[in-house]
Amino acid sequence: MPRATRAQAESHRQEVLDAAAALVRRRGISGVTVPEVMSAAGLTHGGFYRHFRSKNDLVAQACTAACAEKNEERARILAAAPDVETARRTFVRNYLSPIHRDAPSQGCGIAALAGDVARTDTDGALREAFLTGLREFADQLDELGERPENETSDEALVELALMTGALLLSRASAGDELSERILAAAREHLLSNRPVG
Amino acid sequence: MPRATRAQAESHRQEVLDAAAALVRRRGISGVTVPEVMSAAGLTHGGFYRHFRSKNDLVAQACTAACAEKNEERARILAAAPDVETARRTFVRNYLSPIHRDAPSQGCGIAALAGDVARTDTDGALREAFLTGLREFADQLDELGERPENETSDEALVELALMTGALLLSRASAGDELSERILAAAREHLLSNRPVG
DNA sequence: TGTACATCAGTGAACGCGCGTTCACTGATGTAC
DNA sequence: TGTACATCAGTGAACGCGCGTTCACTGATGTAC
Repeated sequence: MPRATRAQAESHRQEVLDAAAALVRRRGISGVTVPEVMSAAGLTHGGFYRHFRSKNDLVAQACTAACAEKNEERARILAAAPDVETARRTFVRNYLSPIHRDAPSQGCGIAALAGDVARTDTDGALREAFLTGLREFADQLDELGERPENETSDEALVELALMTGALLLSRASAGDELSERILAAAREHLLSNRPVG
Repeated sequence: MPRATRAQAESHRQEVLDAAAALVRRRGISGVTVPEVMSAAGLTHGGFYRHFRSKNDLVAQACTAACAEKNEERARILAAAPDVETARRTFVRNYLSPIHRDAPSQGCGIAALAGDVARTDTDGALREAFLTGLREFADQLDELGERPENETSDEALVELALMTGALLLSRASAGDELSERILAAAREHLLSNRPVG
């Protein structure tokens, strides 16, 4: 397969990126290899560097892709719901569900990559991508809380930390009864008697 | 240095374990190597397998050690404070501080390893060690909340998720203004107007 | 307490392996005329 | 529209490297008498 069309090449790049976005969330950054993402796109590893400057470059782009995808998904929920409060409840229920817990490769990129990103250098494309995704997430939680301020509210940040923390802990304890309890406790906390908004 | 004393050997094992407990929290499981932890204890890598069955074995023991250490630290805070509420405030302030954020190698093992553990097999010694540490943490939060029930309360689980989530996100966004805001928002949420206990 | 010997903690070279990355090569694609 | 040629997407072998683990070896330690 020598010399693909420009359109084919672009399609290949997209497939590699999609595969990386999924694999990186399931296995972590160091758990994914260049040969692996290439073969997931039906290619051999040699051609990788026609599309990406390095593995780090791919990972940063994969983080951006994963966050953007979830960002659009959240926007869709908000748009489809009859009112903001219903959207909020739908979103929280989905986020803190066993389904989300058990499908990290299609799940929240912030929760999946926070640990890895925390250990990378303070500068760098990956951290920038993560930070952008984090801000988008916080801003959308703000919209769901009907909080009018321009700047992200402290309440949205608390909800963000609680949701990602609960998801991560429930994944790390999956298989044990505690996993379900963490998910349920966070869900109920966010859906019932909300603190003064 | 051939054939050390039994006491020396045990001391070496402990040094290796301590080094691993610190390194694994700072760099993650895959970011730490066997030669590295051995040289941190002043030894060469060859002798590693006289002390541990495998790297996985070491990592599981390091997780146990890290959690046990923090467990004792929390107990000390509880014992030293004049009352439970003061202990709670001290603990929350320490946990959600820039100091804790910037020193993961000496920090909470649950927050540091949650992402890695979430990606390991459901059975296995590491998950068991993590789960034990998680239960201890939750139980101590229960004590700090003056909740009399035998079983871990849902409220303690919510606090657990919020604290670990906030710490992790603040680490992943360190260097950005958002990092401080996440820490402060979670801290204030936990220290002011607590939900009905 | 002293002697003879087995044990085993630590050494350092070596193993097979898979990683990220490079490179010469292929031949259809894209472009210039 | 056709022709000539440069471009470059993808291949597959190869690179240096560091990993986890093994192993023959050393010689002081620990033990049996």
